[in-house]
Formats: sequence, structure tokens, C-alpha cells
Amino acid sequence: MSARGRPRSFDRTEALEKAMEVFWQQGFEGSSMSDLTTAMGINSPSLYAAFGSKEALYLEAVRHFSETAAAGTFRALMEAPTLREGLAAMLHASISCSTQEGRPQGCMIALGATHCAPENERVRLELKEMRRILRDTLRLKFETAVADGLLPPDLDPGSLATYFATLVHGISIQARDGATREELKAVVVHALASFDRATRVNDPAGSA
Amino acid sequence: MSARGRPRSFDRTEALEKAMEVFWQQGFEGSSMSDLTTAMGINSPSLYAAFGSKEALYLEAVRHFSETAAAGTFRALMEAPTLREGLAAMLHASISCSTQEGRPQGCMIALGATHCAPENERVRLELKEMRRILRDTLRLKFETAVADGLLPPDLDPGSLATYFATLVHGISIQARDGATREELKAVVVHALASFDRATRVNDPAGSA
DNA sequence: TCATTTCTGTGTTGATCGATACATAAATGC
DNA sequence: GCATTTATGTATCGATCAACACAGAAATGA
Repeated sequence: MSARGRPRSFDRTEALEKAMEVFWQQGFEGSSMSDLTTAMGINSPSLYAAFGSKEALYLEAVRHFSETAAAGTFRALMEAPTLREGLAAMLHASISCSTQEGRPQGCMIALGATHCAPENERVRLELKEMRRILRDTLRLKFETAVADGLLPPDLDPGSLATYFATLVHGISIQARDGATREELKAVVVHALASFDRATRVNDPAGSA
Repeated sequence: MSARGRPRSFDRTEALEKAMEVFWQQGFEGSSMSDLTTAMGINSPSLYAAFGSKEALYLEAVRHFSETAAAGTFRALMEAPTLREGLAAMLHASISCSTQEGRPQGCMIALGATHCAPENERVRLELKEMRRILRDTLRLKFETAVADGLLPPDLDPGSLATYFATLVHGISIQARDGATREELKAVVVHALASFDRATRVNDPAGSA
């Protein structure tokens, strides 16, 4: 590859990981270049040469987060044998990711750039887009299940998708504020109860 | 009161309201003194004389928010004739507050300072405390209902409190990302289904 | 009238922000 | 060896940050 020139003296991925943890803990606007270079163990010019800018580093850190720490959440939803199990696994994975020991609490994507200065609007839109993907994926799952006859035909896929996306995002705020893994697992039980109620056909006693 | 001296040339509450909207939209770290003085229509020294510091202004703005825009959410929970109606009204009020036209989307308290720079930790703790109050109020409501025999004795108040707090906070993230009032109202239906399931005694068919 | 008190606008403070200029170091190709 | 290429460390850039000094303005009380 790039054999020419003086070789980089640090591991790019390791540095990215360190930057990710700083941004995960303090957010984009709460992390200064000084915070980042200190954590990454490099000087400012090396950071700019390797990542471009603070914003580019943040976006790359978020992408790295989604491919590592948050990957389990999506995989859980996609790979479970049934949709119900997938939803439960997704919530459990989200809780696990949000309550890791020795790491910032809450999901970097769920909490990232929910509000920011006007000049950082680009960052907010990028994070908003990543959060949108969760809801769209959920809706597609519900739509497919309805089309396959696995769920009642009158079920509203968008409604359930919004509901589960709301739970995943709410879990991160709870975790950030100190909620434990055990406290949050109770949320899954109630979420599944809603799912069971919404996917049950012709049960007049269900609402009593 | 303070009759002596040159009278203040601006309305303190109006200025606080303007500051609240800036912080609500951009967050604490995303709002600069320049943003604030411009929106408030005053100069920096007047701001410091009237409010003390940027941090003090933010905390006062959040308190003002909780007493005005967010007041309906708590009142709905406390004043409804039944707990079930109170929960539904609380969620609806939270959705209304989070999707007002011409105002920032999402709740200022739910989204406020979920992460920040270490030097602003005091701000984060204050917001975390305000969010904690919601969960504690909910738990107390459930505990009282159990003690009064209105809910099954084996019901876990903390579990349901975490669940509903998660929903309220998740709703704000959805709203901030552009979810409409109608989309979010679907969440209430599913939440009440969970409540009904959790508060039903001896229903072996309920889990089928 | 005039001292006292409080607020306002101008201008500026030191600190920190994100981002680079520049000279040097360390690799390769020939 | 020597030109070329790329990365590094030092030192610093202009801009902006939150906060304030100061003098003048506008009210009061005596």
C-alpha cells in the first residue's frame, strides 16, 4: 500500500477507538481537540493528517461505534428465528451496550447530537439519519411479517416501529443517568407484553 | 421592592423565556453568550447582572421550562381520576410539549446535558436529578396504588416506573428527530396495553 | 440640587477553541 | 548517496469563548 514516506507511529484503529470513547462520554461539542489528542496519545497535526478534522473524526468514530459496540443490537434483530425473539434480543443487546462496565453509559448514537449549535447541524443530521435507520428497519420487519401472514393484517407496522425505537432510545437516557442492567431488563418484559397484545387477533377480552 | 437606582430596561421573564428557547434548541454547550444576548435583546453585562452566569441562566431556564412547558406533564399524572388515565394523560402531555409548532422539538429536560464536557458536570447532574424526579414520582404512584389495593400486590412498582420513564424520554428523542404528534400517539396505545397486562391478576391466557 | 444607587453600552480581558506553518525525522525508490 | 515522500513535534494562527472594567445614563431619597 503506502510504503513511501515516514510510517505512521501510532495505530490508526487504536487511536480511533480512544477518540470514540471520548466522544461517547462527552459528546461532539463537549470534546475538545485537547481532550482528543491527549486520549489518543498523538499531537494535533497527526490527528488532522489521519482523520481530516474534528467533525470527520467524530463521524468516523460513530461509524466505528455502530460496527462494533452497537453491531449486536442490529444483528440480534436480524438473526433471531422469530420476530418476537428478535425484538427481545435487540432490547437486551441495547441494554448490554448501554451498561458496559468501564465504558460510557448509554448508546453513542441514541444520545449523540440531539441538540447542538447551528454550525454543527451537519453532525446532528448525520446522527438523526443513523437513528432513523433503526425505526425503518423495525418497520420493514413488521411489514414483512404482516405480508408473510405471521402478524394480523390490520396491524400498523409504523406504529410498532415507533414504539420500539422509542424504547431503545429511552433506554440510553435511563442508562446514562445510572439505571442498572437489571432495572432496564424489566422494560423488555413490558415491551413484549405490548407486542403480544398488538399481534393478537380477535381477542375482545384482551382489553379488559 | 428595588425602587432605588436605574430601572432595568428589559423584562426579566421575557428575557429568560428567550434564553430558554435558545438553550432548548441548541443545548447548554451549543449556546454561546453571543447567541443568548442576541436572542434576549440585551448586552452581556446586563445578562450577568440579572442572571449571574451562563450556567446559572441555563439552570434558571430549565426550571422555568419545568414550571411552564413541562408543567402539564406532571399535572396530568397527578390530577387524573385514575392511575391509568393519569399515565395516558402524562404521555399525551409529553408528546404535546415535545411537538409544539414554532418551538424546539423534544423536551428540554429529557434531552438536556445527557453528555457534556467534564467542566460542565454540575449541569449534567442537575438535569439528571430532574429526570430522576419523574421516575420517582411514577414509582410512588404505583406503590400507592398497590398499597390501596388498586393494583395487584405482586406488581413491581420500580419496574413499571422505569418502563414509563423510558417511554417519556424516548418520545423526546423521536420528536427531536422529526416524529409527528400522530406517530407518537401510537406509543401511548402500546404503553397502556403493557400497563393493562401488568396490572391484570391471574390471567393465564394473557400471555398466549 | 445633589449624593447615592443601579443599570446600560462600549470595549476588552485572558483563555481556549479548532486548525496549520514550518522545520525536522524517517521511511522508500533509484 | 540522494531525491522524494510522508509523518512528527513545536509553536502558533486568527477566531471565539465566557466574563468583566469602566464610564456614562437614569432612577431614587434627602
